[in-house]
Amino acid sequence: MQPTTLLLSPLFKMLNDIKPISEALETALIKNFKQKQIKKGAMILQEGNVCENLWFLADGLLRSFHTMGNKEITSRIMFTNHIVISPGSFFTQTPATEAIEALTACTVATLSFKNLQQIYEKFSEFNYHTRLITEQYFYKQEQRLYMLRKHDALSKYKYFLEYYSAFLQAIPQKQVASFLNMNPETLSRTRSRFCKK
Amino acid sequence: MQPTTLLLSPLFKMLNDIKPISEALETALIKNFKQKQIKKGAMILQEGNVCENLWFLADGLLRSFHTMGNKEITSRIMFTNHIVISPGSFFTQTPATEAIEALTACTVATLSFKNLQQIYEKFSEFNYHTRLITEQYFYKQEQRLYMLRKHDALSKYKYFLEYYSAFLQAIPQKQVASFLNMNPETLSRTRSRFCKK
DNA sequence: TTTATTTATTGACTTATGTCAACAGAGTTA
DNA sequence: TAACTCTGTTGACATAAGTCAATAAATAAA
Repeated sequence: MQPTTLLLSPLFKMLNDIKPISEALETALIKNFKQKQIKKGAMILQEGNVCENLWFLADGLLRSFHTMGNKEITSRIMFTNHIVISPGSFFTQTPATEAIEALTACTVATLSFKNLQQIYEKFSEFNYHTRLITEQYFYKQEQRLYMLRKHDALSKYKYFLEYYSAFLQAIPQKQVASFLNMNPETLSRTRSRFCKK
Repeated sequence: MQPTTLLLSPLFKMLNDIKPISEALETALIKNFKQKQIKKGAMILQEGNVCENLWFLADGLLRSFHTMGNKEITSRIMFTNHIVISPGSFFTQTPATEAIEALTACTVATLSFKNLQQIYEKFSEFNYHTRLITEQYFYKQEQRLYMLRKHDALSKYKYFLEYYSAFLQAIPQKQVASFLNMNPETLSRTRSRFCKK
């Protein structure tokens, strides 16, 4: 196996689990995905730029955020084996309202919007896979939306512990706080109260 | 034109705008969609039931909500010419964590999950259309998520006025309040403060 | 290593929103 | 019409979270 193939094998597993893909499609994907190393702290997408690439995150942690006044609000935290885009910007090829930053050093495979469209044209059956994947991301996001509703600081922190605890150390607390829609001070107090119990 | 055809014409316009659909597919859709009248206040989906249908809302207003303790939280408000499902439940055919209720009398065309799958099998090109539609709903939901973050009562109310003002009279304020993640009392006060300015 | 910056913790205080309760209108039913 | 129910408004008060500021701890830079 070539390096990129190895990198993409979890992606192919995901695709084949949906419905086995042809060798030709696999080859086309391998050919069009480009491997990249991202340094910790680097921005793979800037607010205002068009999200021209889709990233398959083979290893590492990313976060998306947007600025609100002078504060940064973390909107998503994305981890290994996830497909990463800025949805509004990628789908419509218009400027993004959010930025994407590497929380750790990352290994990614990128696929440009343009090349993806070419793959769709050649392999129309690929629409089936991506429809199902988009559906998945759609309803998972819906669940995350519930978390933000009507929960006090403690419940939100518990939610975070449940789903993101593995990454707790890699993510600065101020970013966790903005992800949970609270101030860093509030998160700090919530944590200390939580531990004393 | 038959009644159902007329009802579905905005849907066909949406589909044809994405990419013209074949007559055979159009016929299959017309055949499988069933027209229905929904009375105001009726529940088209109950919490705990599987969302077995997709609804094309030809006329009227729907809301989805889930119960939290003894309160109802409105999660979405859906209006004419929208495709309505409970995403997590419909896509995975598992019990819904939310209910869907008619805010006004509605005219809908329903398509069952089972029949939709048959259409996908016969017309694989339909995956292209629904992929794009799912993408659209995905990033629109993302935008709504921003609204819930870091906004005070007034900004949220202004957001509502901007996007939903046409339906303001049709939606009870207590449901607007829960949609904006605030108490009815807070919304009432916000409105009166807003008007005095 | 030392110095400088950023991040996290803790305290004192403010404020927006939630809670509880009383009342007023609108709509429904008898 | 009157009685009832539900929704919305307003007031008094409680409380969770935000704000500002002072340290402390952790990172990064020199």
